[in-house]
Amino acid sequence: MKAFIKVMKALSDPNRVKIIKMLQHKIMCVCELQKALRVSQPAVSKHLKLLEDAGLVSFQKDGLWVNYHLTDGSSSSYVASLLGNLKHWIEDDKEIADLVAKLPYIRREDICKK
Amino acid sequence: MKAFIKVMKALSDPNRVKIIKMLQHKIMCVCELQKALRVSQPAVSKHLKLLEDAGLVSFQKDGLWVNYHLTDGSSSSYVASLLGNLKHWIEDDKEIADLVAKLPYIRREDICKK
DNA sequence: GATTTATATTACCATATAAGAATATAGTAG
DNA sequence: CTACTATATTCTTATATGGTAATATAAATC
Repeated sequence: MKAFIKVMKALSDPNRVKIIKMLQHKIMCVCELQKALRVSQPAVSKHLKLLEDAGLVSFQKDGLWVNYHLTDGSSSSYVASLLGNLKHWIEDDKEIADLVAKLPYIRREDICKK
Repeated sequence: MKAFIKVMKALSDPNRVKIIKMLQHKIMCVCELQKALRVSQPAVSKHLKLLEDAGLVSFQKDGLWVNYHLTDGSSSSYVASLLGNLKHWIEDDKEIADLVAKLPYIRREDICKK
């Protein structure tokens, strides 16, 4: 039950849902997500930690960058099911559509200094 | 997006998830749900209101009793999908199993005075 | 080793949430 | 209308949550 609640709570915040929807399109680093969401960097890191604890996202380090991606949902049947369904859920939402449309122009090379 | 978040938040509380799982087995009134959850009556009413606002449950009045039941999920595709999936999700959870096992013995005639 | 940079953690604040106590409402019975 | 009962609403309180600012960490470069 606790694990299920954790997943539901993870999906109960607009910014976290936006992160999921963006990661459906490409692997992203923290600064790219920050640019897209327009919140502070610590806020993004905290959202990512929550999503990771819920088994929804995972990451791979690449030098200074930390690349986040969706998991395969292997932590539980509902995580797999939710991640699958989220590919089409709220796909027509304007906020999401606008965000996804901007994705190609959000590139770490333009955002980070190095 | 707001509607989706509302549904996820509704499913982010253990007592509300328990209500959903119980209503999968039978239509229940507030006092029965209260007896099962062991929280105050106002707490149950408030949880039910949240679930109703999310489109997950609905009710029918029968005299003094208010009978709550799951909706058909027609408010949105994700509500339908979630209600469907929740029939098997966390079905093996001990808390849920114990609760469901007690259901046959939770009858309004034994709880209410009239 | 010192500096820089991307990310994580901590500390703090404002708001949201869940709970019970008290009260209001609605329906039934007398 | 009065009394009673099941449920809803309001009020208050404790805790959870999401945000930023400040700081720490880790990896790369010099």
